[in-house]
Amino acid sequence: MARVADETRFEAQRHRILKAAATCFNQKGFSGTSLKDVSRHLGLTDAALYYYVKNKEELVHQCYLRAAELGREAMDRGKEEGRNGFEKAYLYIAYHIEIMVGDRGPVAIMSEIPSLKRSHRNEILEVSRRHSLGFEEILEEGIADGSIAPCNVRMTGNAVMGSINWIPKWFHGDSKMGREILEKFPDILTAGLRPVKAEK
Amino acid sequence: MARVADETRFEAQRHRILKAAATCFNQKGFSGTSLKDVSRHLGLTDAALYYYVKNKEELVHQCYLRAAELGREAMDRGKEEGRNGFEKAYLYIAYHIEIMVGDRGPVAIMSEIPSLKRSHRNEILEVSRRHSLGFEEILEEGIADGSIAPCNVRMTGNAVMGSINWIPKWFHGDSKMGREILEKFPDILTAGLRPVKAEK
DNA sequence: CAAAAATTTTAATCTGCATTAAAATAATCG
DNA sequence: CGATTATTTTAATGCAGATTAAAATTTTTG
Repeated sequence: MARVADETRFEAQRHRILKAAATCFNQKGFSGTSLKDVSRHLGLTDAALYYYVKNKEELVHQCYLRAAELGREAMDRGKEEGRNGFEKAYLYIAYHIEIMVGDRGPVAIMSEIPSLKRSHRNEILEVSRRHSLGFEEILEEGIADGSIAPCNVRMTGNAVMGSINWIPKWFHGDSKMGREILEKFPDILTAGLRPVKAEK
Repeated sequence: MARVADETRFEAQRHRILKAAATCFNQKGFSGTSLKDVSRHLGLTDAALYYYVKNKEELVHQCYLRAAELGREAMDRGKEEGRNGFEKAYLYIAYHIEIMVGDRGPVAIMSEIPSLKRSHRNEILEVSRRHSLGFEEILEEGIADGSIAPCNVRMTGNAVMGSINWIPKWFHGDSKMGREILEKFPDILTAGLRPVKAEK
């Protein structure tokens, strides 16, 4: 019968599948990716995937859930470790990007949420919204504590998130480039947040 | 036979089709959108679209070409009117966003380039690359003339472009929101470019 | 090693959707 | 108005890809 060891094996394979799917989805889109595309990445047959997920829709749903989870993890760490709003924003961004360009990636871009069935769609929209609000809270905290210049937190959040979300569109696993992104992006994305120094 | 008036009518309808297609593609992706989805937006039948484009692939190709053209137009205007690197960057961003959220939108997100046939794909990749390079040139000019703080232009360009490219993912035509984006984004995206004022 | 469980494949089925040709309708022109 | 041209629809056709069931293979276990 299924033992812990087997569970691990099953879960490990399932995990590999999700990452392969994320790779394909990020490149050709959910609908543009066939299950054959995904399975080929793993040396499997398309039908084999059905041993791990109920159907293709569940595959995206799982990818999106994982993306949301990793984003939340990064934000939680940023909020814990940062000592003011600016630091929290900076650390969240750094952690999120570290995850995306590192061994835990690729992370799926949530670009086809409308293709999800209603219940899954609502779930993803909800976590997505929460994530955005979480970042806006960080910005507000920073504005309150003076570490961030007053700004429209909704729009600023959208701008920063857009940059981050778009990364998988042009980053395809080159580890050297990954290091460069991780090194530059946190500074670039937060440079505009700093309070303006006294004139002159 | 076809007269100027007819040409105009044909072109106008073709234009409407491209915009409807961009709307659908931005929402559900190229592959996730059926020609029925597009035609329904116009009160037409799917088959009618074939009077205007050869096939579905050409439809995306045209959408992407139009997106590239509008981006280039914005950049040209920014380069012409700006009096230094910073101003050129600012104006390009403002013009591009004005186009995207205004009456000339929606502009297609180029998120499924791999789905294009080889020749079209190469063409789009080429104009895309040129656009990125164009923005990097602006940044370099700004660094040289002192209006922009020294930075990694490649990464900074990717960051700014990502924000812009992502807009159609969350902006769906609400004109009030459109005005807000246009009002805030140029400042947000360029705030980090300004040279650091002298300390203290 | 043999049996049982887990994993993958083979081989069908089914469906949505792109595409096309021919027919129908609408617009324009003399 | 009648004829010509432009536009759209109706009605197939064909295929790619999702899904499934049964068979084959691999792995685990006692």
